[in-house]
Amino acid sequence: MPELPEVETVVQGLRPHMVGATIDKIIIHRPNLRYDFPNNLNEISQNARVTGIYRRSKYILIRLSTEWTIVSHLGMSGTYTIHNRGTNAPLKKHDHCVIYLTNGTYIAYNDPRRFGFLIACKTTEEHTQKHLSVLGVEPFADSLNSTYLYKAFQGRNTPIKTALLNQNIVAGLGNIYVCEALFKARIHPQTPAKNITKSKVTALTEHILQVIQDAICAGGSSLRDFQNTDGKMGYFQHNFAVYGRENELCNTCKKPIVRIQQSGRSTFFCIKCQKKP
DNA sequence: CCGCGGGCCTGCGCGC
DNA sequence: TGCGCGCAGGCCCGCG
Repeated sequence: MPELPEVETVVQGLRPHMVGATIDKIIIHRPNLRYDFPNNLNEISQNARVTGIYRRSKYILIRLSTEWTIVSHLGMSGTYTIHNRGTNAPLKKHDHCVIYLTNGTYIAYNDPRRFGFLIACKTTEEHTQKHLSVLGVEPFADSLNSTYLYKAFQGRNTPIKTALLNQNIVAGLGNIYVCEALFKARIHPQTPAKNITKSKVTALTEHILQVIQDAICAGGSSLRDFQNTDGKMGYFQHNFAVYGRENELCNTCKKPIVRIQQSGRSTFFCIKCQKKP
């Protein structure tokens, strides 16, 4: 699933079903995903009330009345789906973990590739938690501004595409929205980060926010179907400007979109609209 | 500290 | 129809 907009959509879908509810039990169907499930998972969650569900970058934080937080990541293929006991089909292949609420609702975590995970930490220790402590600024935070980004790029020789995928700089961007934001800001993805001009950084800052906001709106529009979705929701219904459009024509200049590899990942861009500086 | 490449997994779509 | 290949939205780790 997961870049920030999709995780945000999942969080918004889980909230009305889970916040305020009490967990009956959590059943796991294998010892681990990317990491082992916590040993104390049931100890911290049994009869616990869900006090809130939050997103930080691409992580889902489920806070419990026991002062523990479940930290979950969807990896590449993780999905949460909501069901009602008795009315829904039995578990599906790759439903590795199921959260049963006392009100009869249960939430299944499904993840074919198992790059996702579900771990736990004390709520007071969220900001020292290994994954969360190193994250950069959220795209929605005031602190993501051109001054911050420009400074972060200084001294970095790495291509701007790679820098934007670095979660320690901006948290939550993934391959799709990085490609899209670079296109909108008309920046060549191979440009060394330190060479991006201040005015380009300003444009990039705006387009990052816009691309993320648009995607959340699109995801939100399919929220009403959340209970019945396979978790993919409207993800592939987005009309991307460049992502996944190799050899198709750029909407702006009608040149074919190009695909290259950067750090082992595909980058899509328009050689005419995104010129090297 | 920085930057790269490999590894973790399954499933899908494509060409032969 | 079946098979092998390349590809997929992420992240961690180890190396130079």
